[in-house]
Amino acid sequence: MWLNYLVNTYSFMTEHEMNTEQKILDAAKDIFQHKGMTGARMQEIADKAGINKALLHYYYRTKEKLFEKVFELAFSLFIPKVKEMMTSDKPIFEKLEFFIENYLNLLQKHPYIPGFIINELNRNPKMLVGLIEKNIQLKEGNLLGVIESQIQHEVELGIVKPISARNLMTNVISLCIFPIVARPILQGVLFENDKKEYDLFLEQRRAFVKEYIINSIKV
Amino acid sequence: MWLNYLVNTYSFMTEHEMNTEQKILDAAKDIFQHKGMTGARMQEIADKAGINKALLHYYYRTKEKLFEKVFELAFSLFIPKVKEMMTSDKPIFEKLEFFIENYLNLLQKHPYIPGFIINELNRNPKMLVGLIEKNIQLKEGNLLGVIESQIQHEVELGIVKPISARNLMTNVISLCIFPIVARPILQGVLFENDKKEYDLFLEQRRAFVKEYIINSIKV
DNA sequence: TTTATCTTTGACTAAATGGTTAAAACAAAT
DNA sequence: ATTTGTTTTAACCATTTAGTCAAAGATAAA
Repeated sequence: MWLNYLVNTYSFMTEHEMNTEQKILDAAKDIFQHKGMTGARMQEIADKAGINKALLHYYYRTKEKLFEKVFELAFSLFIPKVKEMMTSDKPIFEKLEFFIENYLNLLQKHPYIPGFIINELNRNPKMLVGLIEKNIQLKEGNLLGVIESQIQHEVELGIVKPISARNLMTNVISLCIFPIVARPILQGVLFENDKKEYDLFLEQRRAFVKEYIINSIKV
Repeated sequence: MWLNYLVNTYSFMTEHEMNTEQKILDAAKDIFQHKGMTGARMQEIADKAGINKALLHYYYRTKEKLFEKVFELAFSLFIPKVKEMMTSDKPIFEKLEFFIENYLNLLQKHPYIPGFIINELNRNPKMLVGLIEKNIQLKEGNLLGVIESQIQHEVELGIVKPISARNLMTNVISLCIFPIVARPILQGVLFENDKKEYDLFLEQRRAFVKEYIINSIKV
């Protein structure tokens, strides 16, 4: 199909007429995110995409390159959102509520991505190097700086308790992501492995986490 | 060596006279925890243990069996501690401080284990089935029940704010483990990848987390 | 010293796996 | 219809990898 490059969405296409490149990416995403770089098999990805293994190498010459593409897509879906959501000009409480709400939505839609990112970065931390500046322009609108001075400002107004931006961000992200990433063990230990119960727990935690974070810095 | 089975510690031995089985376990632990089941190579483990690959199969017939052993050791080092530390008969505040203090120590000593456990459980959640009851006798001294009723009791005394035991445990564990598990990304985004700074951050967070958790439930 | 048992090794095998190639199928342009 | 360029496939290759085996070394007992 010589106009593949014009197609950047496929919601209106049926599975069958979806272009090959996209089918490959979808399949690769699925396999890589569940089995990791080392656990994934090119044959399995080809099968899932419904194509020949050779065709995989025709589009993405090596497993490495295909993996990098998938990783980058996952990364750019999750990491820039943090900055994007935290640098609006709402007051800090609203900002936090907005962030938690939206990040939990994102996590619900892509529950395997954070674990995938964490795991692969642990395997090969060098991948991070180019990726951060590519996805977060730290220069203008420095994330930490913005939050830091916003907190300081609202501390002076007597609205929030003092807290370092790094600790605050770490807490928020930990409380949002960890229950998803560590689902198997938490579900096992705290819920006798009852999937439904854990889903309900996560649902109820949405409001809980918001309140918990807000209360912890409300003066 | 016919008295291998008598040796269960080796702190007094030099690397050289350490028995083979232990050398294998140490090497396997290292490789598996850094590369995961699928990324690890039997040859690499053999090399690290300073033995022949065939000897690996002599002691642990398959990669699977060796992995299971390593996983079980890691699991039993981390999971039962939760119960052990939370079921003492201290008041809740002391209990939480004690837990956080000790769990952070454990994490500092074995920073790769939680990521290892989480990742492998994600790959194969079935592993959990036997492991939980083997490591935590849920029957007597039910962990959640104990905490739950302790909270309720202290709520009635007007000492703590009401909170579900599951949410409290999830918060504590998330705040302790996540900054270790997600170290590469947090260090990258929040600390411009400065390792020393991140170590310092973790060090300072020890007191911070304790205070944060306590304050969040102090009435 | 001999014998029996346990430990270790080098050499090997079968299967899996990432990657290649040459040719076929297809689509568009002339 | 022919040509030209692109997409897809079946068959193949080289390497890696878990696992085996027979024989050699070591160790304690007889």
